[in-house]
Amino acid sequence: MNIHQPPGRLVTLADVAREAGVGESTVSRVLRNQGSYSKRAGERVAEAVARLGYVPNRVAGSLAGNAASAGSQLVGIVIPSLANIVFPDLLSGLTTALDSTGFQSVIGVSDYDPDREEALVGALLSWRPTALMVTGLEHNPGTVARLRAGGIRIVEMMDVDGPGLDIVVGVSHRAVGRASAAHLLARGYRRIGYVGHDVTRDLRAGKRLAGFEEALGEGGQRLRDREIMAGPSSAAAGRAGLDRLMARRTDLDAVYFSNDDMALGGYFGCLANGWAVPGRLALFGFNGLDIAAAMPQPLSTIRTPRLAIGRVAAERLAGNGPAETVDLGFELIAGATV
Amino acid sequence: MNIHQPPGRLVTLADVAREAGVGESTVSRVLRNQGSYSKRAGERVAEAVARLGYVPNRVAGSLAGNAASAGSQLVGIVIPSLANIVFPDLLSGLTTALDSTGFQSVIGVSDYDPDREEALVGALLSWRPTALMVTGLEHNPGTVARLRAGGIRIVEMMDVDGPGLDIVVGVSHRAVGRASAAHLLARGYRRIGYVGHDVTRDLRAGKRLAGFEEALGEGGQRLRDREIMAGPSSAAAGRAGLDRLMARRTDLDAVYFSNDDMALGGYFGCLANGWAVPGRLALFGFNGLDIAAAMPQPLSTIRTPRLAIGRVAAERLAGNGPAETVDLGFELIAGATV
DNA sequence: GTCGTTTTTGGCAGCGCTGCCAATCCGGTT
DNA sequence: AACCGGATTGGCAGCGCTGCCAAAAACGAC
Repeated sequence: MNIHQPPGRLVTLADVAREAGVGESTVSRVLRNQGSYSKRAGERVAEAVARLGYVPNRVAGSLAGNAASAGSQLVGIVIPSLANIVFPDLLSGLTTALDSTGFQSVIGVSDYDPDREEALVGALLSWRPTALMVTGLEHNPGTVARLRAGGIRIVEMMDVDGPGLDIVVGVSHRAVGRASAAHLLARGYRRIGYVGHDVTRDLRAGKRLAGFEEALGEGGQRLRDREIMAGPSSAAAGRAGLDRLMARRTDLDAVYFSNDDMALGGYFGCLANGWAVPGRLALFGFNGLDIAAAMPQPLSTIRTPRLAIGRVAAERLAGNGPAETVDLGFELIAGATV
Repeated sequence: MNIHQPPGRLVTLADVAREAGVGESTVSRVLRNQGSYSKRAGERVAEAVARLGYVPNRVAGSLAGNAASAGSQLVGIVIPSLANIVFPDLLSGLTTALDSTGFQSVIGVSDYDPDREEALVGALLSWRPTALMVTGLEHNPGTVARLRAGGIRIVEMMDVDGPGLDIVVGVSHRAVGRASAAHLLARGYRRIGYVGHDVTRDLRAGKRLAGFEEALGEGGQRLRDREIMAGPSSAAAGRAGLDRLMARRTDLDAVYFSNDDMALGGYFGCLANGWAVPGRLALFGFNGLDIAAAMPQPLSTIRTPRLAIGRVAAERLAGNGPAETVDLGFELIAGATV
């Protein structure tokens, strides 16, 4: 059953006007509930719309509407990945807030590739969105140029460690790293290792590690060893990474992971190897995933306000305020693995 | 540093034509690499574009382009949630495949609410997308009416258990449920319980359960007890649900979970309670999440081809083929929890 | 150099809608 | 009955681009 009817011409606003016996402008006013029109006109238009099954064409609408005033009611969003749950969470916060303002999201996934990000920014810009939201503060020169040339609101999300282009909403990953180290040191751990994923792609993980080492240093300690896994973060990578690290250094008493996925894998590894947590080895993650809280021993980690970042970002782009950086902070979850 | 320059008029194709000293049509042909133009014209246009930083306006483009032929190069996607990793996975497959064909995705999240789905379909339709992709086969009458009236390709994803509107790509959840039950029965489990989440919203989970009970019945068995948790699936809900179930029925030897998230929570519960898996209790899930494979004992579950569903769906909508239902099948992962 | 092709090119009419403006209508006044 | 101010209305010019078409240029064979 192919529903492909000869596409024919879809119902247009002019059809509605004819059917309702009013002018096009009146239909337009009624539909957007803007300007003044009589009750009678409103009813006739409503009937005609229902009878004809009219669906407004927003493409035409946003082309006609004063580009400066109305905008296209589209918001472009570029995120690096969908595999890491933090980005769907972020998207969730964004779309929820955006929906209520009548915006639609056009989404691109850059796969952590700056060149793809640049291409996506270009593609999204061609839809003349009201605003463009990107992840992180580090971009290709070309990306920055395009972003600036677009003449629209720009929101950089997730990270506040550095200068932004317009609006920045996120948390300080450096501070996260520092807090993580401080927590481990305070609990008496001294022989600390790190298991992470590809830091050249996930720059924020790199910033956390930098902050972590910085705070270790200030505490008179240093990272004893590190294992960096190629590819994106995953429980499997975390488990494998911990295995490798422990094979080299049996004396570690705590391991900092690049995020909760990795840490979860590490925890599984400990279970499999019979290493008591945190007796033999303490584990610390990042993100505050729901699943990490359901573990027999809740994971010690840092929770980031991902939904809030999305919400705040969505609020800001509607407004007309000045450029601004919003640090939404984070929460250390003591958990039971440290 | 507010980058809001007086929006001014953005560079248009006419500006490029003037700058390059050629006609608008020529610029259009060069940019779309369509029709014939001289090498010289191509170069001059390219230079002008670079000099002016021109970004094509796709809104105007898709309004002008013969609606029937070109379409808007937008694809509307409605998914029920972003919290369950299967949908980001699906989106991943979709956007990857879509990107390579030059389509952009406009995404709406229905939150498992049929009325919201209907509203989103309307909103997305107003962008005159080339195709609309929705989740599942059950929709409001209004949603179906709008979908049909759109005169575009429709893809219903994830589920093939029932009649579709146009193109259907997914797996049979009934068959998944049956296979799960068959597996448990074959391994000798007889006292089987179920822990699930809200089935009135997640209809596919309901279909799996129906198939599961059906196959149990055919095997001369029946579900001994079930615990349905309100709200969406999560590890926490799975753990809590298992606790409640086991408090009522201490004699169960296996539990079927509505999905891997729930099962993972159940596994954590078993660890916490010291119940040997699968000695004391066997666990079976659904989805085949990566994380479930990294557990000390890999979870016994059924892996669905989520990326492939996205890919195949994206391929189909480009084509002009007849209505079609594609069952992508699934893979039973024996794992170590059964 | 001429003529028939083929390639390349520019002009211009829309696509469906909104913003602007002038025309019309309405109710109450004088 | 003529008049007035505000509410309501319709016409129409674009928004930036593409499709169509006819004109111009380039090419090739004679």
